Amino acid sequence: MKFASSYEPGEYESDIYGAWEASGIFNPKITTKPVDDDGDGIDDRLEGRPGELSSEDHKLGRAPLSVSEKDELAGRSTYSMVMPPPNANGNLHIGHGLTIALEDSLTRYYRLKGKSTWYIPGADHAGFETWVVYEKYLEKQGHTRFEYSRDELYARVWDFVAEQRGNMELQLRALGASCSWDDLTFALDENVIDRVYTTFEKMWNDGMIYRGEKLVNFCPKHQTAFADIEVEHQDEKGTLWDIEYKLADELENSISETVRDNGSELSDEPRNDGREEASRGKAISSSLIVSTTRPETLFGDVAVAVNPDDKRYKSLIGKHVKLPLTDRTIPIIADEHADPEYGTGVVKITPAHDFDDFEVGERHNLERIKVIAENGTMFNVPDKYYGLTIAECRKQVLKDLEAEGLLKGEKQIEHSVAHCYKCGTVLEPTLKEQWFVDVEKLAATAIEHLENNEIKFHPANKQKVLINYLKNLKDWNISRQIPWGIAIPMFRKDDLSATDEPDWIFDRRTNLKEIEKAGVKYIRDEDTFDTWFSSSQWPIVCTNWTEENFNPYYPLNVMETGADILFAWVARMIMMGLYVTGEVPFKEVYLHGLVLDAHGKKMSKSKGNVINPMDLVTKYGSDAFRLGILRGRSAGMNQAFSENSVIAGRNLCNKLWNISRLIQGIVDEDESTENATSALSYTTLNMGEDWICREINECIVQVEQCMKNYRFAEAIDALYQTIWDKYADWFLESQKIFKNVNLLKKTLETILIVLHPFAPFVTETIWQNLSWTEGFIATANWPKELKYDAISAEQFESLIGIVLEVRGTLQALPGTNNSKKYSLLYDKDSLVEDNALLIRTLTKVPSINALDGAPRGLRIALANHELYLDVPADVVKAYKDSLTEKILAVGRELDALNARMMNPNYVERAPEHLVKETKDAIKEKESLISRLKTQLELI
RNA sequence: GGGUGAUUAGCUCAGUUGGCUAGAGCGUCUCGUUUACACCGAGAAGGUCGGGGGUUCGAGCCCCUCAUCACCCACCA
Repeated sequence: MKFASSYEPGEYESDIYGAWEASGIFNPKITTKPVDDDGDGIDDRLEGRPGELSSEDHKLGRAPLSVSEKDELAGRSTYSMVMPPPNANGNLHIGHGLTIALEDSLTRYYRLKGKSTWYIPGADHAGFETWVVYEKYLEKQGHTRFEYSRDELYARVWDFVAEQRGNMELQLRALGASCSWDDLTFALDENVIDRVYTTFEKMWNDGMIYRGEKLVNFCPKHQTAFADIEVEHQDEKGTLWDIEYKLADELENSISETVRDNGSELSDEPRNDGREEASRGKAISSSLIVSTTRPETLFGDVAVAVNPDDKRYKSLIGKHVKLPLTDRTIPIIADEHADPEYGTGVVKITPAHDFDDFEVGERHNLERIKVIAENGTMFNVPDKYYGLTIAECRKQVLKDLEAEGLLKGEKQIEHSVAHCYKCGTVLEPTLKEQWFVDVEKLAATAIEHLENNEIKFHPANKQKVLINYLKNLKDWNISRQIPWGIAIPMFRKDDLSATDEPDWIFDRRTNLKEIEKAGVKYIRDEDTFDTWFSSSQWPIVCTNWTEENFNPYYPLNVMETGADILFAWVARMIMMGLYVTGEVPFKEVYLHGLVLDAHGKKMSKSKGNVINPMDLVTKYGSDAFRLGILRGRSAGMNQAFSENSVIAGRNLCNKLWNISRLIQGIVDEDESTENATSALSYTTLNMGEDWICREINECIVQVEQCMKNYRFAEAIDALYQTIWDKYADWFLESQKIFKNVNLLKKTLETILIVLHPFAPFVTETIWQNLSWTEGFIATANWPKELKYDAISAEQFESLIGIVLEVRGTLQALPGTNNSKKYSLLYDKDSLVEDNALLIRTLTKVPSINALDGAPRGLRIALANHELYLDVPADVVKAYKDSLTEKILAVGRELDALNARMMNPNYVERAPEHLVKETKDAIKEKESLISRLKTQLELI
């Protein structure tokens, strides 16, 4: 006997994975290498195709293929998916655990279905994350990034990562990920960089890349800019200061009259209701009160704005005010941005340090005055303030304003502040020259394909959400000031004064600081790409997609990833996939939600509620973890996760193990059949056997449908119930009598295969332990329908009904161990007569006999079977209350059914079969109730 | 302000075009040393499906409305 009495996953898992990996079964069966038997340099699979060719296609010798045409070419025999690459030098967290459970279940399912599956693993350089870790490390060593060149830093981080690498790859194996390790793609691999440069060059030539001085979110600590999407907004308490900006001298006289009427009101209560004042339309002051949370930026003010419809200030538009603490005067302009209802309705405009103001500045062609340097100190300001930090400067400015009597009030408010998502530092909107992608066409194309339903989303509503996002997408800042990333392949002319050579040129030689082209010297841009720029091409890179050759794995069948990166990643993959290949990069998207702790709270280090998936794998096994994390989970939803569900998974694995142990035991004892041979033929010999075949078939269909619709939890539920409640509890119990060896083998194989996608280790371990199975279960054939007799299967349901009612009645009788005390009597019941042994085994009653003479004992509450428990009169008496309760319960059901039938509309309009069912049910209940009543009278 | 989702058993969740008595896991209670499994077996308790209205022969599901919670986007001078 090879099976220990309980399944200990730790003893088998790593060996099993090792065997899989060594055998190469995780690699795709169909190669991506072009087929070129005629040696003309063109993929044979693409030749001789009709259809219209674009000029580029002519050049490449290929016709554009639609998704369905490609499927046809690939014989619909491929299944491809890329793994969202975990951080190369990190550890997997619970979210990765879910990711792998989902993706690997799909991969294994389609592998069993016979597809050439290609699950491509990846490792991310995690540009910013890793950089932050490395910079901390540098700091610890007493160094800073500024001591090294970019190239030096890149090399150092490379080594640093190489040293730390490997953990996450081992963890992926521990989770059972059946990915093609030979094809592991690291985000800084040469082929990735190649593709990124090729795409970038194309975009540059297409005029989609531009360099612009724009306001970007800049982290003063990390010295880098971010994309909008990387910014974390938090609501915070802040102070709103009211500052008086005096009208410039020459204007003051002309409005002096109104000033006396309303000036005091405005200055004393600068925060009162502006709308009211606006309606009076004459609130004008000798000065304007401006509210700001950033007084230190006033040195960068270039205007104050009022709303063009704000009657209070209409006459002042075009006039000037004196900027406090300086000698400058700045204009009063009219712009929609000023909200008459907010504060005084006057807003200062600082285009170099505020996003809205930047746009106002663009509209009015205003100067951008930078007063905060990238290191977070003041410059371009009066000497007094020069070099102060933002906080120091704010203090000083407030003090000075106060001294001049210009500080008119302050108020605590709540507003949202942008933070660095890594270090929490307040981000500074900073004017910077950066590379931008003009997203207009990219987004428009993506929207077109999305609206054309070329990608199916799970959950479905995300399609709309994504389209909505793309409709409002702003240009994409792809420059980062971090050494750890792919260098932007752009070079700037050294001598800007001379010649008509372009200022910027594209060149792939980013290993060189400066290059020469046509006799002109160019200097490398020191920025690197936003991580998302390269990862947006991940499906293209990982599948080795090329312009020249047909690729049976592109588009991917599915993109599975976290719902939280729908915008950052999925949206960009779609845009770039379409731009580069002309096709959507995947046919379906499955988005998973956040894994929350057992009480539905977000996991975080500070809360101390983080669950490490590897701990659970160690404790309960990989399969238990996978089953547990998939249970009770549906697409796109943030859902709680607790160890309990993993325990349930562990229990199922152990159950399956013991099922196999029992069956192997029966096989071992059986001398009539010759062992070995997977091609089993069987004959069903009794109702239970027909029934289990039917139930297993139904389960297979359910699992297939669930997998098609990404309903993993439901698939697992179906399996759990079939294996436990049906296979073990009824079929195997009955097989303790019948022992149909070939059927036992066949059905066990079947349930093992169907469960394998979700619990790969235990199913493979069992498969390897069984005496008659061959090869790996991981590459077995998905089961075909089992043959059975439908009538016989249906009859078994009646038998189950009898057993359940007998058991229930026995337990309800006074005393313990009743099942061993009382025999069962039947009257003219062939089902019971023919299956007496089975019923006896399942109910444990000592004997089952035909009733001789008048009914006696306690009647079993079934309408269609005359069954009695042979119990003495006093015990029947003691059961009287239960019986009365039972009659009442049946009576209530009967009333409900009758009420339904009394409704003429129901009889008229409900489908016939329902009406018939109701009628039958009424008949049955009536018969049951009358018999139970007879019994009651006898007591 | 715009959007999305949620509200079903003690807890975590299923419940796909409306249709028999609303399900599961874990937990709880009772009984059980039947050699596959105590990581087990048998039985049971526990729900007016967030509130209110509507459509329908029939609503957990569809429509309206209210409430509560969560998340996303925008804005917040």
